[in-house]
Amino acid sequence: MNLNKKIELENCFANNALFRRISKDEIRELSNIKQYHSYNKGDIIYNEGSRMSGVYCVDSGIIKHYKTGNDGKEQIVHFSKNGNLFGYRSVLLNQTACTTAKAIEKSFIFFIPENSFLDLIKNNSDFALNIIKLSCEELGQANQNILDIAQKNVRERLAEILLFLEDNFGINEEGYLNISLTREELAGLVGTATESVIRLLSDFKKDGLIEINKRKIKLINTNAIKIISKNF
Amino acid sequence: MNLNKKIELENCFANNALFRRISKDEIRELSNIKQYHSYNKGDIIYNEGSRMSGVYCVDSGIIKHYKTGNDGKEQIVHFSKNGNLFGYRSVLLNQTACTTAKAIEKSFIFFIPENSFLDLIKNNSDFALNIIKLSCEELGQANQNILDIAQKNVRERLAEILLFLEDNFGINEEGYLNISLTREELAGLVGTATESVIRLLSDFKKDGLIEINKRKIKLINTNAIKIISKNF
DNA sequence: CGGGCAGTTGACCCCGCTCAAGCGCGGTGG
DNA sequence: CCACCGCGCTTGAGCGGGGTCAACTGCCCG
Repeated sequence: MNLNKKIELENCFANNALFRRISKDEIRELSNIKQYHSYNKGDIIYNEGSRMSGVYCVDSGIIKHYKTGNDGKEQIVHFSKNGNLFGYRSVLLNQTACTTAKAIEKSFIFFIPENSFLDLIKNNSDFALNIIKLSCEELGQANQNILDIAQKNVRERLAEILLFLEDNFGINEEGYLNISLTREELAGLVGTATESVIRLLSDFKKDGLIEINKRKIKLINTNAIKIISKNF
Repeated sequence: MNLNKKIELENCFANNALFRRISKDEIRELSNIKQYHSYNKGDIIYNEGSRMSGVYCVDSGIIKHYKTGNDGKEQIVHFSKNGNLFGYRSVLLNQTACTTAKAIEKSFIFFIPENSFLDLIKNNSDFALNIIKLSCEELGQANQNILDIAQKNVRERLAEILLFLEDNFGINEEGYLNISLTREELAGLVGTATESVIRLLSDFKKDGLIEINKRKIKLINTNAIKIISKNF
């Protein structure tokens, strides 16, 4: 734990809406006890069902949160990127993790021990309110997700997911999505079979809606995709 | 607003885990400003997309929370029963309601204005923590729901829903579920077509798993239903 | 008695899942 | 350096779960 890392944490927190109202003292307190870890692509931060001893805050990278069905198929329910907090649900409810968290690219993550996190919530009502808002936002997204999976067909859902990915992770200078998922992961996000994702992506490409370069996807005709997604 | 109602509110709060740690003063404050409303079966408390001016706490009755798909089909994402708080998501995020709330039976509900609710959160860290836990619980359920709808077939999901209803609402002296849903509502909960629910209920009945009397359902062979639901 | 709504049943058929085979490519070891 | 292996990706064929449509019944209520 060197000074450099401590500064990074303070930066992360200072730039993070979640931590905006916490005092310098509180940040210093957090800085003294937090840990900084790096994870490689594919590394698991924690498994569904494991007991948690603290919460995590992403400094850089992308984390996928998924549940595993009875047949072993992954259902991705959420992503975390820089500035995002995760793992708080299990800590607050004192339950085991209800999802597995896995890095889908090289990621750097802060770990905040349970007690420090809970103290911060108890002593700082602004922070508590931010955590409430955070979980409420995730709840709203989850409810929307339920509606989509229950009522939209796979084509519509895939279109929606592509728009979501562009919205949430942005595009690089060449126009490609700033997130790289395997076809299987896309399927696990859409809630369908890998082959269906492949066929539909191929359709979208044929219709000039997207460009595909290996795992990199570029949205060409966003309007048409929006219409397909049926989100108004 | 008579004294009777005030006492009811205090009882409701006193018996409610959510409000357990709030002081007598705070309860009195709430009692002075709260409103008490009754809703008949089918009455809408608020519509998806409407702006909220406070939160609701169920005294008695059952509220269904659903989103409406593009084709008008309802997807039920949650129920509220006595002691449950709802509407807090929109108030906290200052967003319009993301679901419609409708009474499925005669219900009595307290209304707590936005400001009182927010003040309580800011001034009482125990209450804030309870709200956090509440939304975290709903989030966990929503994630499980996503997995189920994405990966289980209709038969498995219907079995799971029946068990959930028994668990959550209990049974009356005759063994029937303490919640009465139309086939269409059941379909909107399972995420399928009404006809599919009807056929599967009929199958379950034929196999001696359940008894049906109009809208009343009795679970006979809970173990077999649990096996069908594939929840271990 | 008639209208309307919830429930039921049958017929049809299509979306999308599954299985199988083949391809491309990067890594590894001989 | 090449051969091989394995994994991710792709494509085709087949079929079955379940959605849709239509018709009918029963029941409530005006």
